[in-house]
Amino acid sequence: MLTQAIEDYLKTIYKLQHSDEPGGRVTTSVIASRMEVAAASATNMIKKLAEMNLLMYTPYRGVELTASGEKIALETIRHHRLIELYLSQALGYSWDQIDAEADRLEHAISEEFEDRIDEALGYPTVGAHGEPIPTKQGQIEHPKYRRLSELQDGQSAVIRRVSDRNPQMLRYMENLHLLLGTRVEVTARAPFNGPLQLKVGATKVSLGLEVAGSIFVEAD
Amino acid sequence: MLTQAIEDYLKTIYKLQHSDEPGGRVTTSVIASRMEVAAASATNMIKKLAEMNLLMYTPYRGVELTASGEKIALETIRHHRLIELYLSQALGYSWDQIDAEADRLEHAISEEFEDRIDEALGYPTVGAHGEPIPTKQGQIEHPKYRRLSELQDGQSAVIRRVSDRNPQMLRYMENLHLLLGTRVEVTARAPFNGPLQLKVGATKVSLGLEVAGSIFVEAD
DNA sequence: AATAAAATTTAGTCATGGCTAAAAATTTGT
DNA sequence: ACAAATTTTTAGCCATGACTAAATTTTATT
Repeated sequence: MLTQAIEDYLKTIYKLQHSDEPGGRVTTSVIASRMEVAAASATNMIKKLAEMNLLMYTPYRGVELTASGEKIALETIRHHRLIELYLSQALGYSWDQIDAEADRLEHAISEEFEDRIDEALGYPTVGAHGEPIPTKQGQIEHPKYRRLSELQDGQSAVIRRVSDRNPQMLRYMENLHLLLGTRVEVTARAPFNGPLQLKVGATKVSLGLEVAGSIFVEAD
Repeated sequence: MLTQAIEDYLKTIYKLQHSDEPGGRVTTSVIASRMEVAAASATNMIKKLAEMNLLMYTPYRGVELTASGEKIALETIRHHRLIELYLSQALGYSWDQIDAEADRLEHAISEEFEDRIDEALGYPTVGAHGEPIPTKQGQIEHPKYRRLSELQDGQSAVIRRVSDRNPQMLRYMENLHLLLGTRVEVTARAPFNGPLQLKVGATKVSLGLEVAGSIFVEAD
């Protein structure tokens, strides 16, 4: 049986495997911290998922999803991203509200529901924060965008994706009009990891590196 | 904590208390059979709900919701009926599909979601099958409709509510165009609990008593 | 290389909400 | 009114998925 907990773990592990941040291993503690559970709880679940052939588990080393585990993860992520987009497009939710709602709904909807909102949205390929939406067949693109924080002084780029990890940061970005498709230009970079000066449309914005590192852009 | 199971029991008990069918007592076995669980499971949950002051429980006798139990039941029912209506109005679901989907979604949505679909639907007071939708404050109407099966030969009436218990029956009714607001006229009643002859618009329909008893009408 | 620190697993517990089988209470039939 | 049938409760069990504390393994430090 596919419980909500199983889907949540697989989704989390998939995202950790495909995050560009660290070198590589997806360990118990990383999973536990992302899931906000104790490490022992994660170990238990990992053993269970290995038992079910949803992932390969080398004790003390880490995990790797099997094909079937990845399939379930991608279905869950597809649900999540379609729901998020539906909430923002059809029901007027703001960027910072959709993740929490989708986290609950993603486990409750049927294939029918998935298909209906997919159709209502015009078969989108990109979610509300710019994340790729896996197809029903489990295919997914991994476009390589650069972080806004990596741009050089004078460079101009278009925002293609933002991290959805922190709702408060999303609200902040929304306020600054740092939205998908928005063009930004780096007009200055302060030294010692200081803030970036940006031009967003006509307005000038000073943006800390943490936020700039959470914005992914396509440079010209 | 309000688990899904608790909400489901309270909803079921509320509906049993307010069903017009039997005389009165809401007993363990009735609850168990509606919930499709063993009687012992129902007893356990009933004891827990009594402990939480959500209902009054007299062992071997039955249960009655307290004010707080009823409040939760009505909130759950409101969620259910708003979701059902949204599924049929906004996403094109048919009558027979909405109940199962809403049964899962009703526990997953936030107040925000409730408010947004309420607004999108224009603050409806009646659900997809004609059931009253409780207000946010927990008020609910109980209009007294007659069963189509009780009408006399020659009487004409308008369909105001249908039972949503049986999806197959709902599909059947949809096919016969026995929808909310449809005017029907009883043109004959066969003896020995035989079927009714109806005129639905221009077409003649022969309808068994079981279906006719699941259709609630407002007679002229 | 040995030890200290950190990460991970094991062992054992708990709450939730099912289940079956047996016991007890209530209802029904004669 | 009393035995039989039915309903309900009790007792005990199970799976899920958390938790803490202790043991073990791995990693880092000197």
